Amino acid sequence: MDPHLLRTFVAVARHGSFSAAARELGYTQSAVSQHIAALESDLGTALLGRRPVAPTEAGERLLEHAGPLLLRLDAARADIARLGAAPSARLTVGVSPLATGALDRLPADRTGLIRVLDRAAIPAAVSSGELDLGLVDGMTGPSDPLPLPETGPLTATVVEESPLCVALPAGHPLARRTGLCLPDLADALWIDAPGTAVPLDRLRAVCGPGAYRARLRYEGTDVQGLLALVAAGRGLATLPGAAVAGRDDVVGVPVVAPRLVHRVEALRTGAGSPVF
Amino acid sequence: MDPHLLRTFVAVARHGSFSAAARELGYTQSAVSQHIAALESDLGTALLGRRPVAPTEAGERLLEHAGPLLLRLDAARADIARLGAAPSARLTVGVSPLATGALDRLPADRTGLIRVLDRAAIPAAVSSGELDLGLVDGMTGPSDPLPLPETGPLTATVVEESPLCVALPAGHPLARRTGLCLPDLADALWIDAPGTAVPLDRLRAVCGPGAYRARLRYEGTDVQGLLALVAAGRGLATLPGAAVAGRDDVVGVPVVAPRLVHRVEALRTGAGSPVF
DNA sequence: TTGACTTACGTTAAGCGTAAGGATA
DNA sequence: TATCCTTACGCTTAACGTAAGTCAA
Repeated sequence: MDPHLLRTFVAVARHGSFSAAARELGYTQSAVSQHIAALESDLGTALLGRRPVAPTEAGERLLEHAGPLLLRLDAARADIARLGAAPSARLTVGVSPLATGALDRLPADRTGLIRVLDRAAIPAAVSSGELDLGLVDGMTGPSDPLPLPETGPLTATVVEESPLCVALPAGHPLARRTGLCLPDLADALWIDAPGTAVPLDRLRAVCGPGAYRARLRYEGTDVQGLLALVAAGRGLATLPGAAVAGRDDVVGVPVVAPRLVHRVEALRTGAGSPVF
Repeated sequence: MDPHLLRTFVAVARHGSFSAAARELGYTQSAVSQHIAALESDLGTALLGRRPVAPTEAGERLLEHAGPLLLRLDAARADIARLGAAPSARLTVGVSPLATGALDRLPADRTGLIRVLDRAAIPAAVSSGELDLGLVDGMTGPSDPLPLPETGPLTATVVEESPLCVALPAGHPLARRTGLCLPDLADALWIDAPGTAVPLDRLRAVCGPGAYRARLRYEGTDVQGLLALVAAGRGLATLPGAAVAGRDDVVGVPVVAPRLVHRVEALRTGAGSPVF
């Protein structure tokens, strides 16, 4: 299972074509064919159906492993490269949309570039050295680390913590409560806004695989847009308390059960100099 | 970064010797030397000091990556091999010492071999197919999954949950309390019994990097032996409530803050047939 | 001198491209 | 027939072992 072969395999699976993968990787079609043949003979199973080119069951399974594997391989190389290189004077920082509130804590004189990225992309980017620092937000139990995809040894530091709230339209019957029980809202109408609010599947992961069905999906990263939808009664969303402040048409009611918090963590490799 | 080279590298680092690694891997000493040279030239850094043979800083860093990487590689291969092979009629089950209480829930007619293993070894063994099922115990927040080393896509199912208790000698001033606050005990005398009780570093991870200093280390997996030490006033330990029952010289006082539970989870690969 | 790593070199095998060979729509 | 994958074949290069070389204790 040579990494080159794996890389070729994922490229073929992604393109659904040997020739397209060959173009991407700078190989000939023939070489790609030989790569796949080598992998299949090594593992003793067909990995791709041809015509159309699509992963078999075993191929799907291999894809699940290959991604993280190649990511870690790159992370390892980057990690070692960083040891030799002089630390850049000005840091490149990646932030998930709901973590931008923590940006003002960065040392102004040492921050060179700020990139807003998807929550899920940040750990990998820090591992690979694309970012010197990552600021990710997420939801967890009060004493637990954020569940991040493992891409290598990263150090996480808590930067900010705010109570988790459910955003409700001002007139909503529950809006005058002082605390809410999330499982009671499992059958409510939710907006799935994975880029902006806490993703619904994360809600399900923490509160048990209950309903939390989405009636609407919101793909932006703009909090005000989402809150406008909430105000219009299109559905509920869970957000950090701070994000809901300053509007009179939306009320944020703290979640009291299960005990959950919204938290921002700073991610860096062991090699980076501490900032937080 | 060919996996073969990485494998050779970790073998050399482990043995502290090129020749010993060569013997283990079935290569000649020369081949091992060439492997290391290839890795070092690829990464552009020295990875091992010679005479004595010991990893450099970059080498240490690489070792941190290489272990998980090779583990996942094996897991991927095993995962796919399992797809083809007929599922074994009788399961091989791995259990961490404090999870043995959940063994009686296993279907008697389908369980063939039970192995008690270190908590940390179980996820890898399930991933690699050595085990059909793993039962691991651990401590977390009430709504969070157990933090397990990632070795591949595993499915975790909660099997048992019991309140987390601090074991105190019966006469201890705190023994009559109905609940304890862990941070208040940060400066107490602890026994570090990573195989039997909740490891102290885990305590620090969850409660903040406070003290929780070990006065004594206990390396067995026998709960009664540990409780005898606690009874003798040699130190405290955190255990699931159930483990403390049935002794009159030790009292288990539930931890009420932070909110933590002791939990047993069943681990299996997607390929395995569900048991829990 | 001896034990242990490195280097030189010849052999073997693996990897890649060119080009011809199927298979499918 | 056109497209796309596979196979055959030759070239190049990388991998390994043998054996000689180097270095430190």
